[in-house]
Amino acid sequence: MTSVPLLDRLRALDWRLTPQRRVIAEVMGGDHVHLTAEEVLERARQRLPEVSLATVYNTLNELVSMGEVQPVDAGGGPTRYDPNTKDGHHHLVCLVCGDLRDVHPEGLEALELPRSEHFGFRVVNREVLFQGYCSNCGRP
Amino acid sequence: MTSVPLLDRLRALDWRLTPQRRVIAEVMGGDHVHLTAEEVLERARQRLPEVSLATVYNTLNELVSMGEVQPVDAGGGPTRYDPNTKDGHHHLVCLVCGDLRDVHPEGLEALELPRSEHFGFRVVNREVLFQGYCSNCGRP
DNA sequence: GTATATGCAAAGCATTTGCATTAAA
DNA sequence: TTTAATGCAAATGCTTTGCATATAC
Repeated sequence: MTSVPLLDRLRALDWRLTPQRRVIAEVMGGDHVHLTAEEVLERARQRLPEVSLATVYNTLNELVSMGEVQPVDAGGGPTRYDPNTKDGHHHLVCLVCGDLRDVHPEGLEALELPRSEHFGFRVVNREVLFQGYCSNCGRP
Repeated sequence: MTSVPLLDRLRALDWRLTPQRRVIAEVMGGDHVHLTAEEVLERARQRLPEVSLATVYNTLNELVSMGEVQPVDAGGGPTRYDPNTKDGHHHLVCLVCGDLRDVHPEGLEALELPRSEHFGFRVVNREVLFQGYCSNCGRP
């Protein structure tokens, strides 16, 4: 899926590559990653202790602007950041603990917004959010 | 769609009916309402000046717990509250100004999560979010 | 050398909470 | 009379910002 690694794509965008940015990008590499800013900080600091939360937010926001990372707000908690922007990726979230998974629902092609409901919008994206209870959080 | 008005349903739930709660419920009545807590406060105060923001939040949270109102977090801004929980209602949001519309997409029946992607979750809901640019916000 | 990223600490919002007061039932 | 809702103000959690310093290019 991810043909060119994130770091290589960033290098190609003549993006000033600092140690902090490198470790943040490394942490954000890979699939099925849905970290919060705090979690990114924690993991980045394991590799490079001198990283600040402000830099994590700055960097994540830039990656979002570049289209390399997608922010996912699913019910209340802090924003999670998803580096998997290439495939049509949707999400399954636990209503209790916020656990988040990438899913690839079937039948998306058939999902259309009737023209009468465009309200003059230019529609550019569809996101499907499945909600439920994960195996830890049981069945309230 | 809304066969029994919100206020009548609340009365039936032996919910202590204060003037504040009444005006908040009145403000939340009707379709295609997607107000933020601040907007609810503003409108409620037009009818009853002695309403506080804390009470608006308390009351909205209760309405959410009762299943009478649904919170909608669509990209960044403050939570919007949608009293239209009965029909399968989905949303179209403007990526720039946050303008939010109720929509009723076609082909939802065909939208399924493959069993291999349930991850042990009990899936209870699907929400579809269409994103785009409204006629005011043009085409960046 | 110059432009830009960093870290810190402070500020900004949205939301929740503790607690004394008030009011619904 | 009892139990619960209100309002205020302070606290919280997440995120952004201003500014002096450090550093990639």
